[in-house]
Amino acid sequence: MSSTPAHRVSTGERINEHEPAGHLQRELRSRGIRLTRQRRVVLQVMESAARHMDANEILDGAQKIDSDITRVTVYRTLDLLKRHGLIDELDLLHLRGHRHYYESHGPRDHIHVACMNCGKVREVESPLYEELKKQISRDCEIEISVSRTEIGGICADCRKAGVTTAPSH
Amino acid sequence: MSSTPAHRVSTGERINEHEPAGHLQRELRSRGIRLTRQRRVVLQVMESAARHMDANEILDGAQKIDSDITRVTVYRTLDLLKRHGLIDELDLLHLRGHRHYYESHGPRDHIHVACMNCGKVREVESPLYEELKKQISRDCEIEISVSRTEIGGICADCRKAGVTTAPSH
DNA sequence: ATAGATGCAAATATTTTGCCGCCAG
DNA sequence: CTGGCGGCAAAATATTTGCATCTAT
Repeated sequence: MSSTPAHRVSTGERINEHEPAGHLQRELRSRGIRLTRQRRVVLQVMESAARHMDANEILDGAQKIDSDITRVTVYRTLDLLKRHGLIDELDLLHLRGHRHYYESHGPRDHIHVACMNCGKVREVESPLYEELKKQISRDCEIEISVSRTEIGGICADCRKAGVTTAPSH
Repeated sequence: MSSTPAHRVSTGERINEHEPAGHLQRELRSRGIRLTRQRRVVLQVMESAARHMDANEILDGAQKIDSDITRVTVYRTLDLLKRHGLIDELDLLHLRGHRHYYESHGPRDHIHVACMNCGKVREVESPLYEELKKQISRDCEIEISVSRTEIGGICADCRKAGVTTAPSH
């Protein structure tokens, strides 16, 4: 119908364009939280990530920079960031098993739109989404602090290639 | 502002009012899938659930009916239902750890609104949500087959009781 | 009859914890 | 200096798989 999308779309393999580098580190410092060598590395890995990473991928990335870093530290750092509300934990519709994916969340909330065939994930902002949350907040009398929307389907490219949405038996 | 909510709200401890009993069983039969004694029990447990259950709770419920049923069968049945798109796998914002919750999904899509303090989960339908999905489908050129929205916050009751949304250090 | 299910046991995967020595502030 | 942090090993949880046997159709 209309030719201009009513919302902004940020596409591709998840470039973290929203936040200035070092955002997480600055946040932690401002809260008086100790910045260890290991934490700095983990934060750096997450901030420079080209796509959503799970704990294992974050560990790999961190060890490439500093091979001493252990899995436990990664989990503890993720937990710290979660407790401070600096990152979100996604499961991206369990497209690739049951791991969790992490992303440092910027000021603006976005929807994750994933192709269930090729795995591409787009991040989408929409005024409609903001309106929806307002409506829910009003009608349910809830003070919203987290929201997560994940949408899955088959993207145009995969449809062209003949992929259907039928269940895999 | 307005006094009448623009959407329907189903409240409480998740009574599965949407679907006729035996819905899952009928679906499987219509697809020519073998209905074993164990599967029937698992389906029954899920359909009569008063709230979202994780795999372990489903197992417990099933074993109360037929003590032979094993955990493996539960997982395999859940997997079967997932592959056929008959149930959704939720994590409810990881409010209670990392387990997954399952619900047989009816014809209508709904949003899960959870209080992060008392754990109550409401299921909400909204035309606005349907519109949002249409818009995304259009703008991202994606054929949507799954969608999941989970919203967390503090409900009116808990706010009255003085609960805030501050991070737990 | 037979493709497909289940049970059992064991393998994987993921996340958490206790304890102690170490380092950022 | 010192309380929080990281490393190690092990525990706790959660989910999946190989294989022999059984059963719904």
